[in-house]
Amino acid sequence: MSATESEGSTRRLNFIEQEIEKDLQGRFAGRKLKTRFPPEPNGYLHIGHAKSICLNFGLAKKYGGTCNLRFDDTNPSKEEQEYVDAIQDDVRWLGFQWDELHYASDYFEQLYAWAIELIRKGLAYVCDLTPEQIREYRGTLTSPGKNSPYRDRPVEENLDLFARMRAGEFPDGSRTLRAKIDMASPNLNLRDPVMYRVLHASHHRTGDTWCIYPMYDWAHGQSDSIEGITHSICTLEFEDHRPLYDWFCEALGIFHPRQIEFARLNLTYTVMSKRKLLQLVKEGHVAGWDDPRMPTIRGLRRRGYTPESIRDFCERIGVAKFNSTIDVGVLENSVRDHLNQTAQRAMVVMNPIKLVLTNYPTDQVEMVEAVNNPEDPAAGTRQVPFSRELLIERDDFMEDAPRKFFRLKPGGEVRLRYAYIIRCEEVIKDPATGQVIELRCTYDPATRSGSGTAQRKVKGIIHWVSAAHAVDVPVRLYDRLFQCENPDQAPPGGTFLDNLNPDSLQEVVAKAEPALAESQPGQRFQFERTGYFVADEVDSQPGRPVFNRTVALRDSWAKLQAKGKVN
RNA sequence: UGCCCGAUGGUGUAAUUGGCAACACGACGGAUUCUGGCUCCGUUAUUCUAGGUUCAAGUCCUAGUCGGGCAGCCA
Repeated sequence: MSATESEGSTRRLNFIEQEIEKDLQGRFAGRKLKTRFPPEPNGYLHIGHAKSICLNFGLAKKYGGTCNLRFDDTNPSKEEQEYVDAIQDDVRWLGFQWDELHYASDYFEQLYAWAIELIRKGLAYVCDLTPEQIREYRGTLTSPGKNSPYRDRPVEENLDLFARMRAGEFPDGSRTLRAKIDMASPNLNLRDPVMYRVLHASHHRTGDTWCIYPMYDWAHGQSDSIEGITHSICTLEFEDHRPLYDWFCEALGIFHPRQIEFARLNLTYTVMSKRKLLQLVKEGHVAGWDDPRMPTIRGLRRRGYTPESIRDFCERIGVAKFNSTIDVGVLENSVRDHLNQTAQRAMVVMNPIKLVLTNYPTDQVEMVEAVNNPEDPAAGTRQVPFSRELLIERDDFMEDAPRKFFRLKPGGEVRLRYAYIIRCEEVIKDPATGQVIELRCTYDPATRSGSGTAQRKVKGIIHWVSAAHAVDVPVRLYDRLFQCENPDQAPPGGTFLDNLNPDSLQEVVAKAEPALAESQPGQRFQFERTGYFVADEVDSQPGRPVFNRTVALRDSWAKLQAKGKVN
């Protein structure tokens, strides 16, 4: 019985799952599936890594296997402990627990011993060519390379030289250990690839014990093998490396995991390369790696995304070998979906306009009952203060309203959510500017929500806060960081930075119902009719939360307006 | 003018491995609604091209077109 059947899942298998099911019957019969997530600790994880994480951990879970976390720390000049810590934190936050935690650097001694073995077998040699010469000897995409003059060094000489490389006798870049494969191979990776380079650099874990470091190709597959990884899942650009991956395992006669490649994630309105993300941070275009506009896990987290929504997103986009670009709207829909079910509702006015109920008793305050989450009855209700002077959204009033504008207009009626139906009687303007500064309305006492006499229907329902009771809350209205679908498509002579959206952050001080002052950092809300927000975990103070907009609600009115179909 | 990989509605992903091209999202239309949210119903639209094999081709073969990757002592 396959794992799919045992889960009772009817979902069809992606191409990796198909191969895994075959392998579990065939070349890996009797073994359990074992995968790994192998980040290089030289940057923060982003949504693209999340796809890989969900894939690797998800596969392990689905087939009753395990998944390791392994840091691919073979290049001490770029890697730091700070990233190691952050990566572990992000993987856990996403909701995954690795079986074993490893570092490629833990295998340096074993790798060294295996290198000697290959030298003894005549399959590796010490090369004295300079980096420039190696490039020349490698040939080009269309022409074969030529053998290094050091290729046929005697085994004993290689052994001696390699030992002295390790002993620190040679300067950086002066010598390499190379695999002896085929300088005429159409696959450049097989043209005697470098296995070790001399690098007198201090490593974040091994310190100064090594001055030679293994290259990716030499370290990765061997690490997989040591850990007994059955399926080494990586991105498409390593496809050309697979023959080398296989060659090393065969040459050594060690356990031979299977490498399978899939297409990395691309998102519209987003850049994903570590280099560009680093540039955004370093040049101050964003406030840091955890800026809510960044596609990093930390950024998304601070933006208010939930681990569930990110996992759901990764599930929805699927896995294939086709190089696709996912509409960022799919990601946004995933959070909306999850937050709709889980986020508590609140009424918050972003851009207030004063509204006075002329027939409401001057000093009266009454509490109205509001539903915390219509999708979740267990979330209960809360009391919200209502009084004569209110604040409503400026956008919810229009003096010359088109036919399909269901909100407040002169002489028109709307319901104040959870309260009364009101009628707009008078519009007060600033005589100097002509700007509307106050709306004078009357309310119908018979229409209180839940009163049983509240049956009268009006089309428009708007949110509000009581002016005297409202609390000020700073709100950051985030939008997409880039203003065009493909930020890498820069104008002539420009860079991706020219595509930055100047309005990706708008800060306002909103008026909120009083209970919101008590929200805890990290707590998520739906501000009714506006969007989903989270109390910022960094900048919120006790009693004074700061909110980040995760994503706006879908807005079919805005859509109508955009299409000019409002009349 | 090398090698490897890929191409299915607007966007993604499937297709019992040669047997009626489907699912999700979007878009559009409608219903419902004390959130112009959610939900529900409906509509739309797909196999890169040309040959070939076959009773039957998205799937196999041949040629082509287009796209991606590869010439770090990066991963």
